[in-house]
Amino acid sequence: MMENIIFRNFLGGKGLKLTKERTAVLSEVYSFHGHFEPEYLYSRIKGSGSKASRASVYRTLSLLVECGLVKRVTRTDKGNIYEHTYGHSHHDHMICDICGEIIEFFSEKLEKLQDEICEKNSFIGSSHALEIRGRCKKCRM
Amino acid sequence: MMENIIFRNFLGGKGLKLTKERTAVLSEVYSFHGHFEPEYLYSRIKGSGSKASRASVYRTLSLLVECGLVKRVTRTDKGNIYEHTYGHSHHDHMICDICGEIIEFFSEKLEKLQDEICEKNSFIGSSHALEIRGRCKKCRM
DNA sequence: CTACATGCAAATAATTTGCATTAGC
DNA sequence: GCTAATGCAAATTATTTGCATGTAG
Repeated sequence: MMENIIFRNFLGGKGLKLTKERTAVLSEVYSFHGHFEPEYLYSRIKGSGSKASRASVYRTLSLLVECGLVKRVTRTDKGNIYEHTYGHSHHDHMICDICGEIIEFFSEKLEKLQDEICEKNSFIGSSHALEIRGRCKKCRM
Repeated sequence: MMENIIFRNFLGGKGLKLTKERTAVLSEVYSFHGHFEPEYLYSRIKGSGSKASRASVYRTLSLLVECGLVKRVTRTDKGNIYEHTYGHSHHDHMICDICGEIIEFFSEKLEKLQDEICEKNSFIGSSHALEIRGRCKKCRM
């Protein structure tokens, strides 16, 4: 579990502690593949026998985003949606307006395009997120 | 003001009414060029001598998004950021992580890329939003 | 006239925070 | 042991909603 080492180092470097709760959140985040909301993560943790309060889930999630192990995918009207990143290569998302399904894709051309666009605007791009909205295969009608 | 006509038609078609408050919100939205938060819009309306409660600002904003006269640009931790769209061609955004500045850009290549990607995934894309994050010219260091 | 819209204040709901207690290092 | 982390419940904050009253068509 490379992610545990990454997290430990990150915390250590800032004088923070690797607690049971933080470990529980991290391992739960990496126990499945897909997108999640904080509340869903919280319920999985409770169901898994570990313990961590909602507050700790939120606090830990912030740390995980800060150290790059988790990424905020998008924000719905309800709240944030996250995904873990380690072992995941960079990708973007298509979101179905009908059923809400989130489909991942990767485009080499898009990566190059970002560099081009940044150069043209004297901007130093560090990351990008392309979100395409529409109808997925199932909801095509 | 084409946008007034568009809004009037939209409302009429749904049996809704064009009230003073809705007119005030629309004209305030179109009175300046740039991105805004609901609260900022509300304060501008109050300052301009028109009247519309915060509730009406929110309610009207939803209608304007629904009829396409306003678009939600992004969502910060605080809340939504909007922009008006009429007379504005489609574009995407670069957001500076340091100062928060939002820079607009347009890329023909990106438009084509969306179609390509959708085709490849049997997705019917209706819109996209590319958000590039990094450092703007001023904050480049 | 008769829906529909308004303003207000109360309700929501996700996230954050203060604080007394517990636990890494 | 010292400092940071936890759980809880209360606080925050953007947005929504119920309701009595006002108004556009």
